[in-house]
Amino acid sequence: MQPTWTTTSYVILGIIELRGPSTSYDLKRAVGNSVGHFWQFPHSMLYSEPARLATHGLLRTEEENEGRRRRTYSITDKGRTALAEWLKAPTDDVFQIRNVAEIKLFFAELVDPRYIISLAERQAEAHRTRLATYEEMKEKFGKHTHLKLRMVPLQLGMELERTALNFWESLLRDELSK
Amino acid sequence: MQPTWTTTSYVILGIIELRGPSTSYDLKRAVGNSVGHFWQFPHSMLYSEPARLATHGLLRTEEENEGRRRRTYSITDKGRTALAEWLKAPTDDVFQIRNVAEIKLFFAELVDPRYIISLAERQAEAHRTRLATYEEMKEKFGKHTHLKLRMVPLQLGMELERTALNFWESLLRDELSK
DNA sequence: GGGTACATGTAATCAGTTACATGATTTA
DNA sequence: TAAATCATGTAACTGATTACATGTACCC
Repeated sequence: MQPTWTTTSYVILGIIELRGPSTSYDLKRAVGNSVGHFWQFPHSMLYSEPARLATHGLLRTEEENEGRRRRTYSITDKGRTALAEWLKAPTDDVFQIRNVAEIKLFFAELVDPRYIISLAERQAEAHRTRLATYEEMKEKFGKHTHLKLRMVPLQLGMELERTALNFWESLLRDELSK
Repeated sequence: MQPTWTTTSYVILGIIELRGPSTSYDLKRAVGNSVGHFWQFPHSMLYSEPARLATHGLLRTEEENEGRRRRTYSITDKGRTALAEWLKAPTDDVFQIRNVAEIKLFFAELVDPRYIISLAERQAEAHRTRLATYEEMKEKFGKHTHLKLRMVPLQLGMELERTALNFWESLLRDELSK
């Protein structure tokens, strides 16, 4: 029986389709500075999941037979078809956010306000850092016209970061002026 | 040995601390129209997790002894302390977003543009719906001054939704005018 | 030549999810 | 009174995470 493929499965198929045959480590790097920003998972899944995809014929495996026996995965026609079908189906699913800071904020009334202030400070700082990372990425990859399309989701990422940054900063202003 | 408590554990502790002794179903409703928007989990966890918290003394259980034997959980001092400590510690963790649509967009070059258009349409619509829900919540709870504080995170939620909505709408405009 | 960072992988565990099941209330 | 919906719970499974482990390359 077919397992149900997860978003993570498709991310892996997609990356391999874009960049050709890849090892788990190649995937790690590729994910790290692209989709990894809106779909996180530990690198160990980049070893287990391709293996699973391969046993069902969506990927093909080639193993080095000397040295480290690195495995290189390539996409098969079956894999390509599955990926395309998934890509063509629009989703109503809106992003899921998992925001620890926001939960702490929700329970703010249970602790002294100064803890909320330091929370807000740290959050603002963290968002600034992220934003800087994104800006660097844009700078670095944005000039390659063939990558233009892939910059589009990055744009959303940046805007969300900016929104969050504004939120925490204005919270600080309001809080401190009370 | 103490298990490590997850954010979900603290969400449960927090809700019970805010509203007093609660059954799993009470928690379900309470979570549903508050923290549930930035920390999702299935209702079955509202049965298993309080049980786990109770075996470690952070919650106390009372079981009805007739009828359905509903279990009511109350927070203990130990639970309250654990919660407070967690709340007081600021996080550098910035929200994690899991956005299937954004991944499909990232792989856009692999499919015909019309699929991206319908993706964007559906996403815009979905965000509009969410935004409407949030606005209703604000309307409904915003007038109770004692709930004012709890509306703050909702504000961030709304702003993030608006940002996303703008993003998809402007994508549609650009795409269609090409 | 020793330290540190990168590269590569496995294994155990568990949080989280899905699926199922049934009792009580409301509504048509 | 049937059907639908709300309320309440359990059990099995597995994707995801954590932790461990070791090889290779570079650099000070």
